[in-house]
Amino acid sequence: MTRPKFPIETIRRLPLYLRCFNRLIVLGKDTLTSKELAEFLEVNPGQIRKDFSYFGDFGTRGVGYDLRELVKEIRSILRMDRDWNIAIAGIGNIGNALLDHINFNQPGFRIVCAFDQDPSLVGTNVRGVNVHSLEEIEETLDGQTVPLGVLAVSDVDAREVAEKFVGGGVKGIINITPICLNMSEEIEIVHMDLSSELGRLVYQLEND
Amino acid sequence: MTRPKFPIETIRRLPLYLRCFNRLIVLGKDTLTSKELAEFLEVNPGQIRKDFSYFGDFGTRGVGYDLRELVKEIRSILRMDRDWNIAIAGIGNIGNALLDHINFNQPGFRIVCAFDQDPSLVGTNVRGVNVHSLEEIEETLDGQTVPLGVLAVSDVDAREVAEKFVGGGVKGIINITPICLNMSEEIEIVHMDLSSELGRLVYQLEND
DNA sequence: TTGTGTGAACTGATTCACAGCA
DNA sequence: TGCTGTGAATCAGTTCACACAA
Repeated sequence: MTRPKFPIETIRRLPLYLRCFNRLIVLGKDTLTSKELAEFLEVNPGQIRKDFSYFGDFGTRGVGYDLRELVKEIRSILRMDRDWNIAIAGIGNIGNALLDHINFNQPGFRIVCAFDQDPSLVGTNVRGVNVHSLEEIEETLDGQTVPLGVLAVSDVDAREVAEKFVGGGVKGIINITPICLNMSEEIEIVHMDLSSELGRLVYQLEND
Repeated sequence: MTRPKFPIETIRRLPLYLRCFNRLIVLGKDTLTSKELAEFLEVNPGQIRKDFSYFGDFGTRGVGYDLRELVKEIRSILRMDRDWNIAIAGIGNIGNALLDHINFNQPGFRIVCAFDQDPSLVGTNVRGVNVHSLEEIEETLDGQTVPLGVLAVSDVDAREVAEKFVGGGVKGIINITPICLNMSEEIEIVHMDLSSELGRLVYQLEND
């Protein structure tokens, strides 16, 4: 890796910036100042400049940033210059919603296979994606390159399915279950937990 | 507020702890050491002790923490000693999944009304919850106490619906759309954005 | 002993203020 | 003059190490 390390919080903001840029480009805008973007996103303009400064010198003093250059740079930092295959396990309510959302609203990411424990789903095709049984995870993933997995199975299956993902070559997991996975060091886990967020929201309401 | 302010990151961990405790209590466990919990959740035992120390003196040196006392305390900090009514807007794929998940797997939280723009859904009842049109948000919420809203509508409607939530008395919003809301100061927003998490995951994979 | 409770050191992120370039 | 780029100051969270209670 020749590129310098960015703060992880900066990385998490980049997709938000990107979406904003794309909308502005469509509207015919070419350049953008940190102040403008800060107003859109309700953040501190200094933070925006600091974030962009990690890229190198992209701005022009007195003018602002070139939108198209920013887009190009961010896409390259986020490795959106290639396609990312994703496996999903659990296509109940949430799994289905995510399958749909990722394949139709997340350019650069593509769910290529799905797994579920329900025998009536196995063998079917859900919006272009074949559904296999949970037992077939490793053999199905074995031939292809699928570095990402979305874990949306029931609580009891979570740990076992996560292990199978790893056995099939998955390196990073989006964990939608409420279970805390403890996997080996080299597997990256992102835990999206609604109860954490509800808890935080209520606490913030009650404590100004 | 007489209680001291807790770090927000501690608050976000409490629901995770709570779930762990409840499972252990069912298994017949009465006390727990910071080391044991740290192994379950793969975190630093010092962090657990620090988190618990904000509560006051709950542990017994040489023994550990009383599980039931911890549960009681955390439930009180998270204000789970009362019920939290929630409104949801947008009951497409994701909205439906969340409605289900909250009403059947999130004790203490209850979705009491739903809103959607699709006329064929308005007037129906989805798993016990009546669906109204987006225009009816304010009048529907007006009579009842609904401090929380889940925003799962399409991008174009996001801002307008958020404003209607606020008009109906909502104080905190879980924003599932990719749109950055900029609301007035006193409204709390939690933005759950899949693309941020996918971006972060990919970056972590590619940068060790 | 054992495991809590906590000040002190550290690490990371945000904010600020201003020098410097177009 | 306007807006970037950035060091310095601040703030928040985590880790460490150890005193001390059961």
